[in-house]
Order: sequence, then C-alpha cells, then structure tokens
Amino acid sequence: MPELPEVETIRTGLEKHLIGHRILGVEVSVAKIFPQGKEKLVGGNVISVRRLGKVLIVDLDNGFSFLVHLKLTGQVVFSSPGFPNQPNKFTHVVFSLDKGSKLFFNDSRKFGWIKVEKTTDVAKEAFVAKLGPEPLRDLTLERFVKLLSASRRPIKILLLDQTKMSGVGNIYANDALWLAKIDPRRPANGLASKEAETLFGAILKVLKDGIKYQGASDQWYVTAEGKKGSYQEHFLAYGTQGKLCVRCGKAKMQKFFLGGRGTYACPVCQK
DNA sequence: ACCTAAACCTGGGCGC
DNA sequence: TGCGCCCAGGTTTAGG
Repeated sequence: MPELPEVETIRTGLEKHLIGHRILGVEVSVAKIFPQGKEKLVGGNVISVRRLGKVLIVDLDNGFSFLVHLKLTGQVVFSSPGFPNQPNKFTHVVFSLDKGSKLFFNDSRKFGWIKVEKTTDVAKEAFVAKLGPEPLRDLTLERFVKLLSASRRPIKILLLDQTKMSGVGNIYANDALWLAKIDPRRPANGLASKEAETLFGAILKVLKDGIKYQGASDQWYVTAEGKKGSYQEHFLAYGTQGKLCVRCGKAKMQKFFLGGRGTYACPVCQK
C-alpha cells in the first residue's frame, strides 16, 4: 500500500495524536514483525514523528526511536476515547499508551516490520541508509536530471528504486508517467531534458495530490485515525486497464508488466 | 550492472 | 455457496 503520500498522511495523523503520549507497554504477537527492542520504548514519551521515504519514525524522549515499514498491507492506527478504533484479527502489535490510548500495528500479509534504534543512529539503519533523496524535500530538478542520465534502465523502474529516489511506489510512478506523457519503458537516459523536467513536475504533482486526498485506499491503507483516503478516486493511470484514456480518448489504457510490476499506460499519448 | 523469478504471507475478486 | 486461480501499494535474494 503505502507510498510516500500514504505514509506522510499517517505521519501527520500521528504527529497530531501521538506526541506527548507515554508508552506504557508493547505487546507483540507476531515476532517476525517486531523481533527485538520493545522494552527500550517503555516509559518513553513521544516527541516527534518523522518520515524517510516510506519509513515512519517515532522519536521518544529517552534517546530511542522506532521505525515502521508498512510494506503492502501494514496499518498504524491510533485509538483513544475520541477515536475508538479497535484491534482486529490483523493486529499484531499493540502499544499501550497513557490517557487510555493505544496504537495498533495491523498487517494482513505480515510483510511489515518495526525496529528500535537509538535516535542518533536512525540514519545508519540499514534500509534508511540506502534511501535516495525525496521528491518533495531534497531532490532538485538538477539532481533528478543527473540521476536519469546515469541509467539506461526503463524510467519507471528507476522511479521505483528507493536508493535513487525515495517514496515513489507503483501507483504514483504510473500516474506521474501518464501525466508526463512518457512511456514507462523508455530508457531513463533517453529522455530529453524537457521531458525530464516535465516528469519531475508530474512526480511532485501526483505526490501532492496523493497527500491532498489523504492517500489511496485501493486495498488496505487507512490513516492513523482509521479512515480511508480518496486518491483512488483520482487515479490517472494506475488500475485503469481497458478504460478509455481520459486525456486523449483515442485508446484503451493498457496493462503490462515491467520489472514484475503491473504497469498502466496509454498507447497513444504516452510516447 | 542488469534482469527475472521467487520468496516473504494472506485476503479479495473473479470465473465457473 | 464453494473452489481454484490470479492479483496485490514493497523489498530482498538467488540465479543467470
């Protein structure tokens, strides 16, 4: 599920609801998701909630932080008297908080993970350390152009490579390429500078729209308050196979596989 | 360096 | 209603 806009929406919700709460206890029922370190969180107060790529980071006032990766079906849901969310059969980790609140980690497929690091070492964590720059933060057009020119791989595969740029996933990669009228299979270094600039703008646009609509609840994703987002009602290309292209109206959207991932494009207007 | 398939898991949707 | 098959927002790993 969660790509940059979804994780950012959760981050915003947690920032609003979680900061100031003390963690009283952590119950883990699926060890592979949260194998170690939970005891280091007990007694800590939440002071900030950050996001690096698709990773959520919750910082405590005791020098420790925990990192969460939601993979495909993970959910982080806050519960309090004002937001009476309940655990369900997919709840595998429960954080007990003060003031009658809780935080649930739910994950149907159990691919997600939670790990504890010293706050000062978060950036050194193996996955985080490899993340490339973020489109809405430190990726400039100049860096983007340079990045594309350094690879012959299909442009869509490059957009999904978290070590090249972090946060873009399959939904937003498909939509950005459609918006920029670029065929996902084009070699990255074959894009003209004007095309690269258009694509850069398109990536920023779809990510901002994703955030504006609180993410895409196509399947499992929900906000920290347990509500669905609505970007799925605004998909440009993702999941549109067989439908007429809403821009040119001349052809049906095609679906094919690229790098093992479902890829959606208009055969007429994406060149 | 690049590519593909499989692996990690489970639920939902579809055709019959 | 049930069954089998295919698909899934991510990432890693094995093998070519």
